[in-house]
Amino acid sequence: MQPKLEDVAKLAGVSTTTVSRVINNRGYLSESTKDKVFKAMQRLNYQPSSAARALHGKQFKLIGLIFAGITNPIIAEVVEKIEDRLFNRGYKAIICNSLDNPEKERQYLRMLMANQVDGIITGSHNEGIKEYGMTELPIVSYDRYFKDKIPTVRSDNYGGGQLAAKTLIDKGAKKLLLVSGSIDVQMPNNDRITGFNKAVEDRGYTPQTVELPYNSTPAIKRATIHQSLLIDHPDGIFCTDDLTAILCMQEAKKIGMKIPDDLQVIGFDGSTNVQEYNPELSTIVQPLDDIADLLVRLLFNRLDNEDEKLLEEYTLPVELIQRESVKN
Amino acid sequence: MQPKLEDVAKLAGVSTTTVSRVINNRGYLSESTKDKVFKAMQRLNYQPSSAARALHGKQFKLIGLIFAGITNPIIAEVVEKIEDRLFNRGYKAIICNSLDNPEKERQYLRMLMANQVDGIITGSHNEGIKEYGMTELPIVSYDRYFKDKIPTVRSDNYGGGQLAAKTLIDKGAKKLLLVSGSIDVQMPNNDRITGFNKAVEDRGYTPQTVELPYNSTPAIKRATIHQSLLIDHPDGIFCTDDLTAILCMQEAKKIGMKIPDDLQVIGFDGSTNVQEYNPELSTIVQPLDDIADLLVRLLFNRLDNEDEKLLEEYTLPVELIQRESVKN
DNA sequence: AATTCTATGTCAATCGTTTGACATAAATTA
DNA sequence: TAATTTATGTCAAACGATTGACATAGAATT
Repeated sequence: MQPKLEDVAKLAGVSTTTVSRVINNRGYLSESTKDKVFKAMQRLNYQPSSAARALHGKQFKLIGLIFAGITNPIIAEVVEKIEDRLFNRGYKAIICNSLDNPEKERQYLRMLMANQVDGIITGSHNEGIKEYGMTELPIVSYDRYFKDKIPTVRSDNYGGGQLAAKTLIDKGAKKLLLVSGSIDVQMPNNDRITGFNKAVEDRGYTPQTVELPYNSTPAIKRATIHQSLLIDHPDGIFCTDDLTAILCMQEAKKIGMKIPDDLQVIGFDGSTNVQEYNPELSTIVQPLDDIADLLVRLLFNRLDNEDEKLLEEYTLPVELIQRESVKN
Repeated sequence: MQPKLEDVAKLAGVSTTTVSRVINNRGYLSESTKDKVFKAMQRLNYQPSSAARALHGKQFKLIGLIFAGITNPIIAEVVEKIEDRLFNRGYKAIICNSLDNPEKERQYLRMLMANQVDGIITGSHNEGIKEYGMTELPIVSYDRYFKDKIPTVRSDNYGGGQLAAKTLIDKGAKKLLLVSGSIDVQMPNNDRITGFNKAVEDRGYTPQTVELPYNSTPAIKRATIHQSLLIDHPDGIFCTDDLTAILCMQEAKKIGMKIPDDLQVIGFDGSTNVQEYNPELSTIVQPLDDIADLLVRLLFNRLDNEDEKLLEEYTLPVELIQRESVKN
């Protein structure tokens, strides 16, 4: 059995109340007592029962992270960064992969709300999951839109789309193609698209668009892209995510197009992984460190002091990383 | 405030004991009572406080997952699969990224041991972290060696190494190069290496080896590989992981080597992600579904009935997926 | 009609920690 | 010296659910 508070008290030769005081740092305490208690705690390898503590409204030190899945490199990276920051504050992260299954997401939300976690960071789909509105848990979201008072942190998707368009055109592209995931108002994708289209049209061009349904397999995506390359003959492509951009480059090469001479490509996200293993790809990079920092900061803000007024949206600047897939 | 058991009882018009009986399915219960109670629970959106339950030795329904990090695609995939299986059993996963930091891993272990989780699945480094031996928590491990009674699940690393060697040689490779991560006895890497070397030597060849220190950046890895390609002139490479294999192929192409004509490459792991976005790469595939299944099954075995004798090691068969990076 | 099951209720202790109320005494300050 | 601050202790009531002991009464079985 785990040692309990009483055991610590006994070993330290003080009362249980005193031990509790030391742990919670309340009331008057002498250094020597604190020392004795800490030493006893160490010797016994004591850890207060978070169950018992939680019963008194203390924090569980647990945060729920709801994301679609962690096999997407950009999500894996955000989640990893968030987890690390939570750890530094003494919190642990429960990983909830919705896998694009609303039912799973809903169930997870209920489980989290029960009374397990102190807060939630969500970056998942949530097509009108009413449970989000049903809780008083502090929630912050990454890159998703909520009507209610849930603050959202995201990259400047619109600006990133514009930047991509501007860059491609400046580098001489004339036949522009936009390859996007599902076009859905709730999704960040949307801003990337509108930003891109706006900037393209402003410069007097008309962009072609290829929409890849959200749940299509890479094989289908490849085929669709392949087709489009042959038909539309683009010389500049913007993809709303890096993975799609990789497919574009690969398919282009297959049909003998040279990058960047025949075709320039810009992606979006800039996860470390993609950058390291696809060094050719130019991309609009999300500031993941800042995003993770801000998400966690906002969450703890709501956790610690209820009254501070938070903004509804925090938009962080993106950056173009220029690699071989665009001309110099 | 969350509704409590008492509120449910009141609404259902029964005693708190009865509600508890319904929840825990103990004693005699009529269908009609169960119905009333479940309806009341639903209406109130009631969830029993897991804190209160945990005080009575009930499960927290929480499992700790300790891994190095989730940005490695193969780990992301295992973790995601494990999480899904835990979810199906009503459990949640705490994600603990050690980030190759023994101190962080140790701290996480302590936190988990405290009394938060019901069990642990670890796939991390654990260079002699004594805490693993200090707990009675059920633990199972993925691909790591422990002395004690912690069961290990892993792919047939040795056999995979052999298979890679056999394949390369059968396809006509004569100058074999092994590119590996750190050679460390505790690591699965090691078996892949020895399996490969054994099979190569059995066939009368002598393999060259390049060791890439564990924490070197991709840039350094690239340079090392580049160097070796120029000096050793291999015509067959086995990498102990897919990511390294990707680097090899890219560097080879840079110096004008044709794959698979001049150089054949086989990797290891076979994560969905790598297969989808690097379709050229042949690789030894780990049976991730089986691995996740087994890990979770073993864990629950230990969770549910203490007495069943588990094996110390479970080795699952691997498979070669042959793509363009080896000759037909 | 007697016995056993089934279905529910009451009551209270328990899990490990927190916390408030109150007491005491030594150390410090006015 | 008196008043205050500091440092600890004792005691007991929470927190929310579980569970065992025991009671009661209708239903089903013998």
